[in-house]
Amino acid sequence: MDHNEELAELLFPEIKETIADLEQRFPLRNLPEGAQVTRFAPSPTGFLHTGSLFTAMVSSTYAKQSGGVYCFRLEDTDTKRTIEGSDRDLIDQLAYFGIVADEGYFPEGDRGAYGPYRQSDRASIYKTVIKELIRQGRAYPDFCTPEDLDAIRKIQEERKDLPGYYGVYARDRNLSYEERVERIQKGTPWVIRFKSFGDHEKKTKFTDLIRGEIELQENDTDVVILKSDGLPTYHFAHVVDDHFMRTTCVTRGEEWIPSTPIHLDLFRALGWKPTKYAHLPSIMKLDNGNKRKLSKRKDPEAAVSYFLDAGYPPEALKVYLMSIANSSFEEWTIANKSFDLNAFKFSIKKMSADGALFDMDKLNYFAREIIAKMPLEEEFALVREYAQAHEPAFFARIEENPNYVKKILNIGKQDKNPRKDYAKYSDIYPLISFFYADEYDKVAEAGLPWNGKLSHEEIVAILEAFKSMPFGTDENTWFSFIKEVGAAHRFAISNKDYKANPEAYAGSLSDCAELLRIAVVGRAQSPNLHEVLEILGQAEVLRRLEKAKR
RNA sequence: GGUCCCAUGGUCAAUCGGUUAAGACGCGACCCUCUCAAGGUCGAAUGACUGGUUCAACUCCAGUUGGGAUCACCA
Repeated sequence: MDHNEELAELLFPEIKETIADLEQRFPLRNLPEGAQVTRFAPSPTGFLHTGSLFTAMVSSTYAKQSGGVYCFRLEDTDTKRTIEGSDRDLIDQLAYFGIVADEGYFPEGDRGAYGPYRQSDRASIYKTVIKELIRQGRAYPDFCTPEDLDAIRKIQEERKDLPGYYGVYARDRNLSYEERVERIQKGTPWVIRFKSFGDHEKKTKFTDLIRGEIELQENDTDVVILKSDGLPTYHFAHVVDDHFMRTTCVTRGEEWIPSTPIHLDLFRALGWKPTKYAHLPSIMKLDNGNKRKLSKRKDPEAAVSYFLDAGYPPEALKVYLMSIANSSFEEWTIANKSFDLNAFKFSIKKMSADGALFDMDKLNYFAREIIAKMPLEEEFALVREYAQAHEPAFFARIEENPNYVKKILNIGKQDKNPRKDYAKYSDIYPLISFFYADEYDKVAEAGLPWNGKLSHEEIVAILEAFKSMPFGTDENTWFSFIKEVGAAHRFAISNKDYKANPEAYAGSLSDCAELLRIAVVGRAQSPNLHEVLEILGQAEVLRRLEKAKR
């Protein structure tokens, strides 16, 4: 046994498996030509980030449309930042957006043959690989304390050298076998570092699916691959996991580009073929004239829950994100009159390389279109579900009289160009509250918003006349009546007449209709008045007309 | 600071050397209309800068500028 062999055995006596065993345990996947294996690999450190949803959507779409496999892996190696229960939240929220992994970690148990899919359950796999690296002299124990590392960094700063644990600064890289054994046996804490043979004077390149060829300095840092808690760092876990999970393409945020040389260095040392990479742009936000990444701390819209709490249909956010991912999607939706994300052919190569500013207006536009196009029953069910979770007062009214709410939601819905009033479910109740007598009464008692063009007596007389309006008739019959009332009170029934000679009239027909609208609705805007009146019913309308006279 | 990524209207962006430089959101005007939400028509608004290659550059190259990312026992 040579020294490396002995060192490996001293450090990891419990590891009996070899890399060859792992290769057998996780055989190459038998997939059709071109099928991609992708993965979404979040840390369970909080709720789903809008940018993560974007990444997850791209990963899963890319895999599914290529006939491949989309995997979910939980990267929980940072035990200090792990938040209890956030694994479930992440998975639930993704599922709410229809993003469900073909295989991977699920709180109720793994699915798939390439697990475990939770990194904290894979410690022995990482150690198996590390043990072999030590045997080959490509990894070694490092005994530096945080203070030692600080000291090294200070010297580097003074000398204006590149920071990092490399070359002459890699203090424990060339420790003798005896020194290592002595420290280990003394119980000195250690981490395992990768022994890089790279040279930062040299370049390394790789092809990014979105950006094309990227050339970077070679890695020459002896990065930590196994932390003192026995868990791997991201760099090492990525290489090992994506190798043995047989990932074909790693989709991750562009912030990973600078550390890709480390990953390439590791792949090379292990003699493995690197995965393909697609580095996705970040979603940005304008802050004091500067673009910056959406920040969970500063921007409520950085958390997917923000959109859910506001009552955006999940479909709307996905459609918006897809329009960022592939701008041709938007034209496709118009040409195909469809928002079906599965029917659209997504292309990872056509993704834009720069980060888009999050555009709330555009999201609202898509959301309005999507809600307007939903069949009534579907919309009602979703509104009800939303109200149940977020608006108890509205929910109580829905439960009390569901059909009444359906009638309200149905206003203008069956037209060729359906009404587009709502971008999110929280928009609804404020816009329709006047349909409820007590809400109307509050407004009426506070004072109806008359426009001041007519005297109180005139208004009273006109409202009195409206009381004999027909109910249960078609709109034309009803509207003829409105015109009669208007004419009788000196309103111009034709807009042309009014414009030609405004002084001759009390106002246009709009002004006349506005009196009725304000009296019954309590505000100057509403959907089609005839439909509103029919839904309210004669008794309530008469009651309101009477009340409005005060 | 080193390294890398990015650069077409306010926003998302098409163009794979030759176009009157698409389209969408937003914005404005007009039309329709009982108001509003829509819908229709029209409109304003874009190649950061400087060189080079080429018959021809938004497109290729270099530099400048600007923005972003990254330099941990965090991912």
